[in-house]
Formats: sequence, structure tokens, C-alpha cells
Amino acid sequence: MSRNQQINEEKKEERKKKILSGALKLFAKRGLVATKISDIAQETAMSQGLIYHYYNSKEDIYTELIKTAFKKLIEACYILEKTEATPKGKIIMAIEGLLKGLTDNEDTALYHLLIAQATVSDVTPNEARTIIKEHNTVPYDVMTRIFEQGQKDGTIYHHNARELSILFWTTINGLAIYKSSHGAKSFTPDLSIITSMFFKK
Amino acid sequence: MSRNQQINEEKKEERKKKILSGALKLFAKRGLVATKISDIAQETAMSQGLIYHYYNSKEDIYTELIKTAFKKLIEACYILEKTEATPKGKIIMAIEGLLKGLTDNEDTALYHLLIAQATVSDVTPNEARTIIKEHNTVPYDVMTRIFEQGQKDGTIYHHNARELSILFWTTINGLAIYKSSHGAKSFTPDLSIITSMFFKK
DNA sequence: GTCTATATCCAGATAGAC
DNA sequence: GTCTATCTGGATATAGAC
Repeated sequence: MSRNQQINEEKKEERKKKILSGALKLFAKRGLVATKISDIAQETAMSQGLIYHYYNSKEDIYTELIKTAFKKLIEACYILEKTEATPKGKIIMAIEGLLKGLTDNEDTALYHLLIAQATVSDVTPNEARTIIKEHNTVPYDVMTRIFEQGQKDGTIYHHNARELSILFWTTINGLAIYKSSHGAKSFTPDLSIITSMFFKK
Repeated sequence: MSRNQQINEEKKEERKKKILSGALKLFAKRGLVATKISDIAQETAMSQGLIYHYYNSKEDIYTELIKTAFKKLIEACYILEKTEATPKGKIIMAIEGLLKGLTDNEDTALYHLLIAQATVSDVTPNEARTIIKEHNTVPYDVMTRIFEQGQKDGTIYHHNARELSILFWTTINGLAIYKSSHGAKSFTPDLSIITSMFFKK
């Protein structure tokens, strides 16, 4: 690829990112169907036709966002699992990291909301649905393993580890959704309240 | 009103209930815009035109459901508050009742999901938005008061009571959303795990 | 009350000029 | 690459027969 081609490629990627970023806000808050291409065009200060220069359809943009959402989430999960720390330490890091993301970065809550919506909705495009099916269990699996290890070393309550994991993620999810409507800075719960669900005293 | 008129009124109410019940499932799972009147017609085995005999618009049906959702929720809150029980007892009853509703009654999770969606979305019709604004704080207020009382009698941790209340509801909400996609019977967390966020040991 | 047929509108996607 | 104009399909809501 020539030098110019490469610059153009980068410009193109920039534009695509801009579209995705505008679309994320809209999709998360309105859902796939209620978000119009004209909304995305307006949000990104492009013409309607130009959007189609970068993406073939509205559903493509949506699916791309779902891909990114899981990529970020799963990457964070694996990093967490590989960290040098006790299970209890990992759980604290997970909650801290997630709460920090939800308060400091507007997009974090939107990504959570997007995944929640896409998982629940039955108008989710097939390609996105497939991605969800393939990746959705990873965060649950990772947290289940960490809880199991914490039960072995005696720091975590002996409930079913899978259920603890589900409760962990549903709690985070509930918070993310609350923050999506009340604002990222609206409120951040005390770390110790959430951990008290899992840690022995 | 004559006897016949009264019977007709009842029949009419029956039909309206049937529409609402079908629409609840669809709205909760697809959102307002993605749900077509033809979907509701199919779900309730009526013709498309007939729906308009009972409701003036799709948004009217939606708004009616939001009204019902809050009516049920707020009524339960007030009953809880008036019950003869200690604050701790009330919190246990609340969680038990909510979990039971979420597992035994399909509609419960759907109502929670509907409220969550309508609160977050910015395509929610104005009338529905007004209802939310007027009623949304009630459940938070009621639980805040109960937590405060529990702090006075020494059974509840001394975190900010409002924040405990928000955490309480976001946790329930997260669970409701999980159940909406994984099925009402998919999993029910142990009562004691959730209460451990709030109760001193 | 219930249905079918249809007017009307609007959104997704495309075509083609620049 | 970017825009404007337009085609096309589909959804809301209405009209009118039964």
C-alpha cells in the first residue's frame, strides 16, 4: 500500500469511528429501530447519503458496535483473570474498574445498555445475535471461576458460584442502566456495599 | 346504565385487557417503535383495524401500560410501608416479594423492563414521560425511609440511605432484565446474598 | 364490533452530479 | 468523498362495508 493510500485508510477509519461514536449514543438510548439514519447523520454532521459510503446498512453499524462492546468487555475480563492477585483482590478490582468506567466514561454505560438491549430484544439483527450468543457467556464464565477460587481459599461465601457470577453482572448492569438515564456522575455506590454480597466477614 | 350496557362495558374492558397483555410482551421486548400495530393484532388474534376501535394510537396503548406498571409498583410499595413489621422484616418481605413475582409471574419482569426502557429511552411519548417523572421517585423514597428506620434501630449499615435505596432497586432491575431474556425460572438468587448488602451481621 | 381496503407518510437505501 | 434527489417499501391510521 502506498503512503497516500495509507493516509486515506486512516482518514476512513477516523470517519467510521465518528459514525460509531454518534450511533452508540443513539442506539443505546433509542434502540435499533427508533434510531434513524438521518439521526446518525445529524449527530455526526454528515449527510445521510455519506453514511452509506462507510456502511452498507443501519444494521451493519449496529452489529459493529455490538462487536466492539464485547471486544472491550472480554478483553477486560481476560486481563483481570491473568492479573497477579488473590480472588478477593480480583473481585475488588473488577468492581472498582467497572464503577470507575461507569462514572468517568460516558460510553461505558452506553455499551452496557446496548448489550442489555440487544440481548433482550427480539428485533436484534441475526449477525449481532450470533455475536451475543458466542460471547455473552465469557464474562459470566470468568467471574464464576474467580468466585470458585475465592471459595477454595475461604474468602467467598459458599453459594453456587455461577449464581454469584450472575448476580454480580446483573448488579453492574442495573447500575449501568440507572446511570444511562440519571447521568454518569449521578451516584456511585460504595465499593464495600457490593462486596459484602460476596465476601465473608 | 342499563344491564346490557353494563355487560357491554365489561366485554369492552376484557378486550382492552387482552390488547394490553399482548402489547406488554411486545413493547417490553422490542420497544415502542419496533412494535408494529400488526404485531399486536397478530398477538391478540384481532385485525389491525380493530385495535383502533379500542385505542386511538399505538402510543396510547404504551402509555396505558406505563400507568398500570407504576400503579402496581407503587401500590405494593405503600402496602409494604404500612405493614406491621420491623424495617429489616420489611426489606426481607420486599426482596422476597419481588423475587417471587419475577419467577412466578412472567409479566412482572416485563413490567420492570418496560419501565426501565421507557425511563432510559428518549423516544418515550410525552404523556408516558410525565407519568414517569411524577411517579418514578416513589419506590426510591419508600425504600429510603425503610432503610433510615433500619439504621435507627441498628440493623442496617450506616451508608447513605438514599444510595442504599438506589442500589436496592438497580439490583432488582438488573435481575428483572436478566430474567426477561433468560426466562423467569432461569435462576433465582438466594435471598441472603442480597440482604447481606444491607444488614449488619 | 369487526373486517378489508386504502390514503398518507416517512424511513432506508440508491443513483448520479460534482 | 460528499452531496441532493429520488425510488421503494412498509407502517400508522382511517374509511367504509358488513
